[in-house]
Amino acid sequence: MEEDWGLEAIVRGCSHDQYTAINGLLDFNFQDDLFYDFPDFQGDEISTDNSGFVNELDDFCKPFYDPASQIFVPEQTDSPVNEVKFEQEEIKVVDQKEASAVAAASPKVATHATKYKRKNQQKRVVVQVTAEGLSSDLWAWRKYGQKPIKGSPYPRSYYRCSSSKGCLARKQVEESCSSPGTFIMTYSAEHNHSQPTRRSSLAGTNRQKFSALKRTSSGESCVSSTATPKEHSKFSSSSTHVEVVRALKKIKHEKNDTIIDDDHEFVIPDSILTDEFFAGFDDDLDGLVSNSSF
DNA sequence: CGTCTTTGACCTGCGC
DNA sequence: GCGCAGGTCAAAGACG
Ligand SMILES: [Zn+2]
Repeated sequence: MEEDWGLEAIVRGCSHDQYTAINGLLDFNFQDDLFYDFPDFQGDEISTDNSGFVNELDDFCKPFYDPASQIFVPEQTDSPVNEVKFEQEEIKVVDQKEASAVAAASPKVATHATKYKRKNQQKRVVVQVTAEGLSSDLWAWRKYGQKPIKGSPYPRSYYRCSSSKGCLARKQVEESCSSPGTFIMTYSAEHNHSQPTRRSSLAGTNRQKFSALKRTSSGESCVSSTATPKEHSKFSSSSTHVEVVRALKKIKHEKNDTIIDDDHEFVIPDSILTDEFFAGFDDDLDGLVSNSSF
């Protein structure tokens, strides 16, 4: 079943890889499991109706949601990726615009403070975004780990919120193996503080370090053809979000010539690289980006 | 000097 | 009980 990699195949591929885990997460008992760690929500916010949370999330997203601009939302009816399930549970697959909304709203899911709690016990919001969706996440994240994932050529990066010490918000970023340039962001826990607290320091944000030096590493079996896992695209999950924005800006400058990445692994549609697009995060990131030396 | 990424080791849950 | 795989920690080094 490695043929016909159309849009459906993308979904199929994802379901084969990442989404198997996601589907596994759907097997829990919503009330028992979600609220087990989150007594705050046992009250009025969501009662026994587990659609409460999703509806709330939808409300958050609605103002930002623009169906016309969806880049990737699995719609296949006979696909193993059943978005009805996603609707029913706390896991949603959304486009990058929703992603920023989700990120801004911070998913109403939480994990326990206990050190190692995972698998079925973690409640997450899964967001599928493109590079700009990635960079539109204005929270300050600090990377604390990266692991190669079985079945995917791309590593998964683990971020936690660096704005507030006690903030439990975390996210995982993983490039979709079947559609390079698309990232799967998995949010868990919510921020316990208010928004974009501008990053206090940029120190240590723009680096490459070992990435090009060490390990040709874990080329795995993600059937697909693209991208050997070394430092795939400029927007690889091992880049900081600031770096992503920088790269986008740089490409914007160069787009008179070509916007094709050196590694020809990720191409930004010209329509995306508009001033309007960059204006979106100019407020918060321009200072970080343009004041930095390229 | 403070913050960040990188990276290997460690811990834990889960399936067999 | 064992081994695998995912998730986290913490030391080291880089950057502004
Ligand atoms: Zn936070």
